[in-house]
Amino acid sequence: MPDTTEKRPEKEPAADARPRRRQARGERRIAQLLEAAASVFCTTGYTAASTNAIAREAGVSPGTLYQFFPNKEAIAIELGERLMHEMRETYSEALAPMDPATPLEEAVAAAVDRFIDFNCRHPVFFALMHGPDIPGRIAEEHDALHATLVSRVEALLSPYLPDTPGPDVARTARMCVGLYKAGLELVLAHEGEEREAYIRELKNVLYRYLEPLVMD
Amino acid sequence: MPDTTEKRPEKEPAADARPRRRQARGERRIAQLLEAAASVFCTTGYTAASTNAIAREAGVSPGTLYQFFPNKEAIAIELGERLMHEMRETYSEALAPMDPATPLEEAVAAAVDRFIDFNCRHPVFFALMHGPDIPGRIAEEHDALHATLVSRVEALLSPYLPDTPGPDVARTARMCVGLYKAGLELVLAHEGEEREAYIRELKNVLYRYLEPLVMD
Amino acid sequence: MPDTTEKRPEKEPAADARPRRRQARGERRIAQLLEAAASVFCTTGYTAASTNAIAREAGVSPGTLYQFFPNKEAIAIELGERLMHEMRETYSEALAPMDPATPLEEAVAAAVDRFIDFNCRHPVFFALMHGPDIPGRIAEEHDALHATLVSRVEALLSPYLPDTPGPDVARTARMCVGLYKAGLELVLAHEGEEREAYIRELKNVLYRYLEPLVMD
Amino acid sequence: MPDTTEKRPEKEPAADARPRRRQARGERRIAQLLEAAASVFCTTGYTAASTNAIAREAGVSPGTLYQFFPNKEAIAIELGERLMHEMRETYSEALAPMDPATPLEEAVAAAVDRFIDFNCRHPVFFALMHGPDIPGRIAEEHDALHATLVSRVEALLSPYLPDTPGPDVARTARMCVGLYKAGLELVLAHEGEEREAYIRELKNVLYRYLEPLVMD
DNA sequence: GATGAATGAGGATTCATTCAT
DNA sequence: TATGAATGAATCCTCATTCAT
Repeated sequence: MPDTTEKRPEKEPAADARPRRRQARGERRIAQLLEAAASVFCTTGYTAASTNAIAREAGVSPGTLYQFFPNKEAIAIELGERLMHEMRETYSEALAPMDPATPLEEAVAAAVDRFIDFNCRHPVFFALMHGPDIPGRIAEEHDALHATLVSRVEALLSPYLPDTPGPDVARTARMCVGLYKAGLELVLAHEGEEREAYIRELKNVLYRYLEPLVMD
Repeated sequence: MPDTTEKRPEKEPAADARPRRRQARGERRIAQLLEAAASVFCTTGYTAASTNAIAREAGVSPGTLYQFFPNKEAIAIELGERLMHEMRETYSEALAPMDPATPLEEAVAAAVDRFIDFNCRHPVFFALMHGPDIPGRIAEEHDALHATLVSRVEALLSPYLPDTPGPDVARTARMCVGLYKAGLELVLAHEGEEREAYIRELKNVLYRYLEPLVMD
Repeated sequence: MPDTTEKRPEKEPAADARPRRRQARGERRIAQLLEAAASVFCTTGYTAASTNAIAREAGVSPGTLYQFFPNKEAIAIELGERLMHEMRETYSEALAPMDPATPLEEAVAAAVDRFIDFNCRHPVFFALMHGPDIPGRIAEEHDALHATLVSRVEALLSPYLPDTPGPDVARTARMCVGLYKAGLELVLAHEGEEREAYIRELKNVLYRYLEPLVMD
Repeated sequence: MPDTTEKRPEKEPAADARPRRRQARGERRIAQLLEAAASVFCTTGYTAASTNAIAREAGVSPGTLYQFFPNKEAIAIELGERLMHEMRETYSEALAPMDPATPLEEAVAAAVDRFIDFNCRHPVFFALMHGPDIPGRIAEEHDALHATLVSRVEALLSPYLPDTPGPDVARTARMCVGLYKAGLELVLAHEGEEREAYIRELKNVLYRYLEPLVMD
């Protein structure tokens, strides 16, 4: 989708016969560049990442990068959008409304497992969403994603907290997301058995935090 | 103190009693500059902060800034050190070994209150410790601080967890610090009554997380 | 005189007899591209015009453009040549030696009308001939065209100024061309009745300038 | 006046004791840079002029240039403003309301002489005001200057054309300015005696154009 | 010490031009 | 031929840092 030219009337990948051929190489390049960007963002953060470094990492010239992205911000945005999309696609289930009969502990564990899995496979996600220096447009993306997350958690929580006032549920959801991020940081910082231990701790934290709130 | 290089053979290898006596004006300048830096780091993050912006914020010329700090990194390091120092000075009590008879809930609440208070008065602290792009030396500072924090929490926790193996206590301590940071972010993001609510939630989180671990 | 490229050793130094036979499609492409170039040059001027923009305006890819023109300059040159050619073809009459009995006022009016008509239909002409930044080769083209214009005006004027020395006639011709351009700019900058008024003024200027010179 | 910093509360050169010293070198640099810019603009036009080329011409580093001008456009604007200012200062007389008894021919000759003198000493003026590619802000400057010129000519003309309707006077003034520019171009393109000849012709053009309009 | 000017390497971005398909 | 991707030098501009006063 990123395109230098102004007009890009198509968005869905169907029913456009012409601009196909170009996307053969192009689409691959875009993926390549996004991957490179992910790697560089992870290492240096958004602000300190240079487009030249991204191009180099992708093994192309700076000009090529700019054939697909109008500027540095757009790379981050596209990356964020793709991650967000994949997150929604693949893990909508992780936060899908569950059978209220599901024990809370199980629900929490399942959600954490899926998210951890996602985040371990996409470490940029965390990196991108954390820079204190990310420019406006990306922050918006981030906020949108965060809001989605929070509201999903809210929806997930609601059945368990039928008597809690709305604002409190919202606050609790925000806490959960925040706690998850904190745990994620620790999980990502460790490996092997220690990582597993942190995952268990994270589940504990969330479960114990929520447990007193739910009704029996 | 501002010094990037580790070893600097010192002009006069003996009797460095003099350089200690920075003039009154000098100290004030440094404080001024660090304050400005804190403000700028908070707004833009470390990487995006320019030394010229810091100088301007401090109301001095760039040259003056470099009369007191050899480079940008040194500013952040000195800032971190001072914050850390103040933290230790003023709040050693917050994590001081307490009377083991103190109920856990109370201990947690007291610690959280003091830290929150500190962090609300020094928002840079949080900002500095979060850039994914902070260069090596600062990260070390950060890590040192973090390690201190963790070990203090560990010490605080120990009396409550006499039967827990060391590594587990360490992990728990790290979790606590991480959770605290997550809560802090939310606390700082809100004001007034909502902020208080988040503080309560944070205490809940920590207390509920730790409670099952303590022996009665 | 301004020139970006100093020396350009010419691709094929010999025997370029073949490239003359451009295919039908090719001719159409060229026309298309020149039209697009005219449009872009008008809007942004020569220097600021990008070959990519021209290709886009023409609805073709940059590669295609370079199949017909070796470089950007060549486009402007070809455009200039064609304009010049059309000018000669269609309006040689405008400056054709006239019946010396034709009153000067009438002759001036006729010439102005034809030129204005031409220039209104080809606004690039004016645009191309005005950039202070057009590179050497185009300037040469321009100069050639300008010289042609001047000498035609000179020829036109001669019958009216039989006693004036050659250099003076030349100077007068150059003045006429310059005045015409000045008027043209104003004419192009206005529309409708106001445009007509400027055309009248331009005729007045030229006529009054020349009138005292002619013998009765 | 050009200044990187946001706040520049002073505009008039009086009553500011502090920022004086800096302007010693600074003001000289600015003049130096503007001179260099003038030279480069003359040679290559605005668009093709590179800031690095200007800096090089001025014998300073690119960074220095940007210490005094926020961007390329600002250089042209400042240059334009200074020229405009000098034009107003020094030559307000050239277009000052004259004694209506002054013969038209004399008035025209005087005005032309002064303007030609000014323009010969500041060839950029012409160059700057002519690029078809100058960006918005400069065009505004240019238009402002042009409008000033036109209205001054209008004021100058009015006494001579008491019975001509306003719009016609305006149009005539615009014609005069246009004709002047056309003549100027020819004047600048020649030297010595030939230049003088063109100046005479220009005066003739204007005088003959206006003469029939004035009342006796 | 303080100031503001000076530096120059580096970063984002553009664009004429070439190349593989 | 046409296409769109690829190139890389060149541009504009920034910023950490140094220097003269």
